[in-house]
Amino acid sequence: MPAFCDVALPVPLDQNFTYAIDGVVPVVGARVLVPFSGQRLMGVVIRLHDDPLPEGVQTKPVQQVLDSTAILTDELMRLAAWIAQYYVAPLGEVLRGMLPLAAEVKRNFVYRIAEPGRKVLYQGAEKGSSRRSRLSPEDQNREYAVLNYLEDGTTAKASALRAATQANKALLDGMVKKKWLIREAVAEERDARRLERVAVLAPETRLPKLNANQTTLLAELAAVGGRMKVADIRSLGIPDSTLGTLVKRGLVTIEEVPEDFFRSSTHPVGKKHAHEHPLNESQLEALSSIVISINQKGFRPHLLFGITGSGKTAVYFAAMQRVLDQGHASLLLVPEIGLTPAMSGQMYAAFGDAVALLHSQLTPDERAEQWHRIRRGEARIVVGTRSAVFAPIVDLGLIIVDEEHDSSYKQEETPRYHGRDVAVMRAKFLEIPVVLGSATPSLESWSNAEKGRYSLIEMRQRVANRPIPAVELVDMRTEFQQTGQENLFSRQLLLETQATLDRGEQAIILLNRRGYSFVVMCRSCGDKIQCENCAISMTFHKHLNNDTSIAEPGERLQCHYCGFRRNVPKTCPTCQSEHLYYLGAGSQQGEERLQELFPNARIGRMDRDTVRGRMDMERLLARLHAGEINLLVGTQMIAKGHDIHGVTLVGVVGADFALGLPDFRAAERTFQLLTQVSGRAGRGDLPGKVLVQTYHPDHYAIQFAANHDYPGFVAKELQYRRWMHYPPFAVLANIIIQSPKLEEATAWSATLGKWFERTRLDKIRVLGPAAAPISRIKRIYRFHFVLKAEQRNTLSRTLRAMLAYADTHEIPRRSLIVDVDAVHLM
DNA sequence: AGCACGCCGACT
DNA sequence: GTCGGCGTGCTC
Repeated sequence: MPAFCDVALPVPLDQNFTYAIDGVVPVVGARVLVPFSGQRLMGVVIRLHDDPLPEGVQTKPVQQVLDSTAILTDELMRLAAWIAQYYVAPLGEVLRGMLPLAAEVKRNFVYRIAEPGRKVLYQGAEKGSSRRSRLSPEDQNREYAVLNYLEDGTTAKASALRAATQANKALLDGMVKKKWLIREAVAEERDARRLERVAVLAPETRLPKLNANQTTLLAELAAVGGRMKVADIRSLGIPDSTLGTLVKRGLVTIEEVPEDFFRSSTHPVGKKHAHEHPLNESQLEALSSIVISINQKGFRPHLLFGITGSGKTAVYFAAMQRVLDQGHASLLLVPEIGLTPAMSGQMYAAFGDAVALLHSQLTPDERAEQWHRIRRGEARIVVGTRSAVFAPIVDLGLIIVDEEHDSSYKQEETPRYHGRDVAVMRAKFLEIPVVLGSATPSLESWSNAEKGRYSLIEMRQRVANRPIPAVELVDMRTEFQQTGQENLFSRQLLLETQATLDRGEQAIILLNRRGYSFVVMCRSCGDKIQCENCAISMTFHKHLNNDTSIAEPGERLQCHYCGFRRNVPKTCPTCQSEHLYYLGAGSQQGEERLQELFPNARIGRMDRDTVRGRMDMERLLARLHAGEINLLVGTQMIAKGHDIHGVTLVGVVGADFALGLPDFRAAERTFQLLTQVSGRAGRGDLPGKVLVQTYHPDHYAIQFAANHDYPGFVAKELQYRRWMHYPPFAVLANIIIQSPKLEEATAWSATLGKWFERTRLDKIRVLGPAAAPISRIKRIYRFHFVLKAEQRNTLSRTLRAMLAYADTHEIPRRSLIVDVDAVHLM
């Protein structure tokens, strides 16, 4: 029996902790509860050993072993180790992100009466009233009620106490302060309740002499196939001791298995076919390339480059069906917004109960239920967003990443992994094929395909031979010259919208900013109204009676970073001038303008203010499908994968403003957005048209997007990236130094800056220190470095060395954010 | 990240 | 004199 186990804990420390084992020996990959700095934490066992302890280390014992088997398989443990290494993240934090069961361990506090409390209780009111209390008589009575309740020395949860005594949290805390009560943290293990004990009949045993109860029990067990829940045995009226005796004699063993979860309503299987059309030639070709890989086994990454409307989803379904037929499971990753009801509907229609959906809006219980279903091997088709890449799928045979370029695959908190890249790694470890699909592949993936690391599959044909929508550019500079005014919508867009509506067709207009106006500026001093907490202009949200937005009444200026809201001031906060004016139209203003221009149109708006949950999205899409809406305005949300057949016109307003941002991916993002939104047009029987209003009609991102020329765009963009040593020609990390104190943030940045200079890193380019593009968020000042390296391992080594240096120079680890392969450099 | 410990101002 | 603010340091 090993004496120690190393445990990875969810703390931002780059180390594991050794605990003594007294009692149950956990297995590697099991969760344990351990004492840690006055807390109880859940961690994952990563090693069992008898190594001598390093000097000065005193172990504490493991408090509870939560799993009898590894909750994380070797495969997932290996993946975790890779993520920790690659993204320079503590293993414990990686593991926490992989387990949905964090929610099952509820941190709870229990209260127990302490000696001073007992005194107060027994010596009556004198002592209580002699200490002049600020408490009301009611509260004092409640305090006594609490003491009474706990008098017998038991512990009680806050919820129980509150229910029994009407004491509130503050009152209880006050009592703890007075030392009347002791508050103890317990990691209450909900999963423990979920593990149920099952009695299993030992095979082939010669039956010794048995008493009546024992005989009955064994007969009952045999009758139900040799397995029965211990709880059920009790209900047979057989005493517990009988079971105990049989276990002692080796006739029965006890297993702990997860309790059966409540199963979600079942879904009809195969009622309707998943795809409406038989696969066309290019779909069949794509499918056959994937199927060849499936049959050959082994790690085979594919980049499926299929134009919008080419029917990639149908190919995914067919490939997953093939894998399922061979008895293996599939994983389909989709972007955050991609898991639409339509998509889930198709999934259930095609695969019925074999499907498990994992997305961010599941409740913890639902998530745990799905997770256990998957782990038991019941779910063979797993569909989910980013973190679903960690689903404990049994016998996984294929991974597909839909819209692989989508930035929602990047986690923007520790561990800052990229779901697509983890997916590729997982496929590599499992030696199975992986398919990355997109109409606008990321430059990283494209370049991997060019280098031959990924095999490229192309689909250049739309389903049902629908034409690619024609894209027309509207030069807003000449529009201004001709009309003499700055209009949100060009004359042409208005004309064509009218014509589209007149024909009874639908139009959508992309206006990629939320709110009404995104800048409120003072004419006198030129200042823009900024958030108090962030270095960001506040967005004006108009409050209308019939508005569907969630803006609070009266508080019309919003910060989109921290959520801070305030009223619109009458005068400029800086110079008191009354000449405030509103710049830059967002989707809310777009909606209002369109309503004025097209009073008869049935207008809908889709943005974060009108779509908060999946249900909102579902409702909006349903109205669109039903034709209740014939003109939809919205942010980039409208560009993502929706398949609305009546849309024949797509207008793009101000999508090119991103080109002016200091972001090396600006062109790529703009190209992707234009291409994706253009793809919404002409998905039905009628051809579509796209009108792009732009101030940069000659920009290559706009030009190539208008010509549907992805290869042309990448060629040009790759050239620029190569020149500038940006990904995919360099590996990149963004390092953010943050502190609520400006002096600290600057001092630490300078310290690190000097270190970078002094160490004269070979083959690493260091940009910075510089104020981060958003120099303050939620009152925290931010500076950053951008590191560019040719080699991955040079970069990791440097990052680790930097963290070690920061550690010895009193820069707290939490003040440093290391973002490997950063997607946003904000 | 939490949490305990410890050292200084406000209120009884 | 106590309470309670949060700076500091540590966690097997």
